[in-house]
Amino acid sequence: MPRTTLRSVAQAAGVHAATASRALNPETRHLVNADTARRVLKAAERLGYQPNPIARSLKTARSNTIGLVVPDLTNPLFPPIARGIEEVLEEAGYSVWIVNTDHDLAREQALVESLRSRQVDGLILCTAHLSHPLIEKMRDEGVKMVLANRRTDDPGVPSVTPDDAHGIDLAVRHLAGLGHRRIAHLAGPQSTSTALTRARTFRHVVRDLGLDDDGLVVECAQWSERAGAEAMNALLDSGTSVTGVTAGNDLIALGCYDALDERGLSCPDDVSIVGFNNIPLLDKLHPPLTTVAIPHHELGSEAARMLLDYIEEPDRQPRSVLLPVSLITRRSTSAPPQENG
Amino acid sequence: MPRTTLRSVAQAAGVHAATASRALNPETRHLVNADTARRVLKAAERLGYQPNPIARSLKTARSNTIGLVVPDLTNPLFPPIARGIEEVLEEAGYSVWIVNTDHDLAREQALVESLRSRQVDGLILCTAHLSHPLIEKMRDEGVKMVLANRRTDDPGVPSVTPDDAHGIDLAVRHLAGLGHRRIAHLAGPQSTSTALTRARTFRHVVRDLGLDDDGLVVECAQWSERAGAEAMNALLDSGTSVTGVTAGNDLIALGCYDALDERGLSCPDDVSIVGFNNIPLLDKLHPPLTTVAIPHHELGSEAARMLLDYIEEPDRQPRSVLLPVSLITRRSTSAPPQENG
DNA sequence: GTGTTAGACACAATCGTTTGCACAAGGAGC
DNA sequence: GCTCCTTGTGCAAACGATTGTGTCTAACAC
Repeated sequence: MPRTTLRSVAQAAGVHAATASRALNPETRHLVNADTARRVLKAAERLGYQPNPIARSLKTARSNTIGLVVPDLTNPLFPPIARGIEEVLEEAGYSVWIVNTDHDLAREQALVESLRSRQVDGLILCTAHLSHPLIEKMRDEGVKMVLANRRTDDPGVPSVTPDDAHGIDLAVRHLAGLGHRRIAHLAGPQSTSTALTRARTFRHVVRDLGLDDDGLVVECAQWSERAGAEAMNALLDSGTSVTGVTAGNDLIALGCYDALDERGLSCPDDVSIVGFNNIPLLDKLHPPLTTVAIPHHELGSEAARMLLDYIEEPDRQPRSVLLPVSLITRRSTSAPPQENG
Repeated sequence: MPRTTLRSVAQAAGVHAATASRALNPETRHLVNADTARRVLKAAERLGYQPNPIARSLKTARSNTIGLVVPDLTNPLFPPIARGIEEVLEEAGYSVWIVNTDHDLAREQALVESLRSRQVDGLILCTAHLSHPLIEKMRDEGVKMVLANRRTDDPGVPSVTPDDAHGIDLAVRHLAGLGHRRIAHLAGPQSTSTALTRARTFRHVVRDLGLDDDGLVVECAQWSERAGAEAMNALLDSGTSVTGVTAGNDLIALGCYDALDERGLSCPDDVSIVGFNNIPLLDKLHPPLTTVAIPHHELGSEAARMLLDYIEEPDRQPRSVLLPVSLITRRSTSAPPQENG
């Protein structure tokens, strides 16, 4: 049973397909006689007509679809962002197509290519690296896009990110306020804006507060629990004694839990830990993780609104929006252990 | 800069577009002279030709795309399933389009409609209810689809689900083995196969083992932490004293944690709890949650393979596959407290 | 020399829309 | 009665591919 086509609706209403097309489209409806339009609408209704978006896209080079590119859906950070995006875009009549790059640049390129060839009207990318040839190329080609969560170092691409600097500032001051003087930062991959900003700010704040400062920044290879554990192990192996850790994100903080566990050390009695992002379930951990909360949902919805703005008004200046963050204090942080001797 | 089209490739190679089309498609390449084919391939390469999938879909009524419909991406159960699906389908040359219904039937219908009108070659649905008019309608229309995680009660629709019955059997026997005799089940919404199977099996096993049996099954309105807490509170309020709980899934189990916390009760000292699904992070909870592990990734990959089978061979009998589950014992379960008096 | 056949390609229709343009009918203005 | 708009429709050409059918050439058998 073939779908009913525009032509059959037109036939049923006794008009030409072109007229039916105009009658069905609110934008062009004024071009046809009100009575005729009504007849067409009726016929369409009666036959259960659904326009064929493929044919429409072929003709109009639009699709009412936007692509959402995430590095890893299993990272609990992204689903809420995706929800925020969907909420705004579906309201505006767009469908959202989610693709997963698995942190793989080649896959990203292929998936983006696939999205673009399907005429998506815009892209939201959560995969940005500071230097990102694919994004630069698309900027040059005038592709409508917004970066979410991370940015490139090119201010020419609009972005919505959490206020990473303020977040780390809060985290370090929190630890310092509890009395910690030897604090390390387990940074995420420094090729990303989030990781770089957090690490840089960490160094500044440590200096500003006059804390012990001998480069206690360790870079993790991934934003993952395993990489966090490895980095924490490396830190502990190196003999540097730290009493506080600010992790690049929550998954890295979880890796710290693992590393401490393995050595029979306790959080927060031996080491206090602060995460970043406030993914779900942290409140039920042992111990509940103190973390910097970012507004996941707004990150998505803000990015979506911004994309809509650029679609409507392509010449608008690119903006970079920082979203406010806050510290959520739980039980993974406490005063540092007393030094013996 | 318009994309290079098939016609321009043909022109560059000095042939007709039809010939170029056949040369580019491996299936039809034998219809054209080997030399000509080489020339066309060269030209396509040189011009960076990318076929336009929209035009192709319009003509062929296929899209090399499949739709994945999930009820809630923020439920950590689904992302790993999605990954399993993507892995298999991308290997087979398909793109995966993920949509989120938010448990809303109207949204589901609209999204499925949108996917179908974009000519997806098949659907994988994680949203099935036992009675599901939309799915029945699609079955009648011969839509190629596979249900994952949940099934309808209609065996005519192929599905891949965890062995829910065996899972609950393991959970109850585990508690009984520890000495529990008053065990409750906090069931998920009984309109879903997973919830119904788990609840039914619970009743059977309780009877088989000769445990105290007075209908200790409470239904939760949602598969959520909050609904789990509400159900647990209702159970505790009702005065029934239970020492063990099997939750419909892990989120519901987390709700039990909340409810116990609120009353100053301890898990496992006062009540032992078993979850279902083994979502990430359970091992780091306080206490780490004993749960029934299901093979998320295989659930996805198996469903994807099955869908590919149906696409290749539409007349194949629908199969329902059960995937093996296993109990993961952690510290949320222990021997029941001694009765006083 | 005629007829047959296979191979290689071109032609043109098609998928279901949208949209610039032509055209007819009708009313207004002179 | 003539032009000049306006309004409402139809016509046909796109969009970029795929595919059934035709045509032409060369080779071969008889």
